[in-house]
Amino acid sequence: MSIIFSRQCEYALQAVTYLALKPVGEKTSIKELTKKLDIPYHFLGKILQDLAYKGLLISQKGPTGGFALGLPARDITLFHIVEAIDGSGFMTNCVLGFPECSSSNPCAVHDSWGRHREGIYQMLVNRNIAEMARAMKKPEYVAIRR
Amino acid sequence: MSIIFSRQCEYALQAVTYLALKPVGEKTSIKELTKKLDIPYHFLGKILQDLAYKGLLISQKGPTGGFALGLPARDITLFHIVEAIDGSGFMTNCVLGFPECSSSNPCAVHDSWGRHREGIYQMLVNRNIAEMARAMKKPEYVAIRR
DNA sequence: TGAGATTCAGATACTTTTATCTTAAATTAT
DNA sequence: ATAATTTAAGATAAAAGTATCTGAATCTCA
Repeated sequence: MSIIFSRQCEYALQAVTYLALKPVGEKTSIKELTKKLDIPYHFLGKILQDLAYKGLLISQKGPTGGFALGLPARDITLFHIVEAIDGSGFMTNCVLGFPECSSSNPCAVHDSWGRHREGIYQMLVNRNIAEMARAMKKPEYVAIRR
Repeated sequence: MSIIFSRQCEYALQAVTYLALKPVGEKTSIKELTKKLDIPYHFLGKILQDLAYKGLLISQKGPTGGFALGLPARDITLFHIVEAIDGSGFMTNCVLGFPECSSSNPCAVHDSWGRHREGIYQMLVNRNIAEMARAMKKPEYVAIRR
């Protein structure tokens, strides 16, 4: 199975986007997130914990506690999330896994992939969570989950 | 960790490229491949078996046996290998994993990713194993392994 | 025909990722 | 204070991916 980002990373992106739909500063519990987004409770807990540790979210315990964005939604890019969870290894390794592939000894798709990779990088850097949330703020978004 | 293709797929691409460096029809044993490419013996065996079953390679048992390309090198594209091992799910799923993302209800990077994905697809379809082999046929290629 | 070399196939083990369980710590409200 | 609710943290389990082991089947060549 080809994938780009880990499942953890996908969950993180979904959760952070959901938080961006909420009024600024409002806390959202794991329970609500896990229910609306259909993500395993404790697994999501660990992911959010991680993002909170890295400053992308803030957390609070107790009743009325939960998670909220640690920065304005428009200051959190997709790349921030991806880098926090998956790292940025996809920016450096040969996409086909050839160990000897490098700019001085390139495989046949080295340059081509370099351009695509850069484009994907720009896509991640130039899109923020506010935009993600806006795109998702549709009837279908809420309707699909239950 | 972000990845594009599975390790199996990377091994497959490397092995098939190596076979393309050989004279047409010459069989190469797993032993040689595993030694030159530093890929686990039995793991590679299963992968090649799989590719042979799917017609991309031919195999022969016994002394002087081994594996060879099942088609002319220039008729085997990267996509043939990727599709055989990893499938083509990356062509259809939302790159960020949003379950409700579709062309009628796109996430904020849906169209952007669509263009990148198409570019990557073209890269895989337009490059064949002969080209891969040519790019790798350099002193460094042999020197790095042992 | 028999020995050796090789792929084939199934079982097993290891590793990483994903998911769950349990208890502790913190916070809120009664 | 106490109870209830929530995150924090560590241990454990399940699943998927990667790797190894063993024996069978097949082929070549002496």
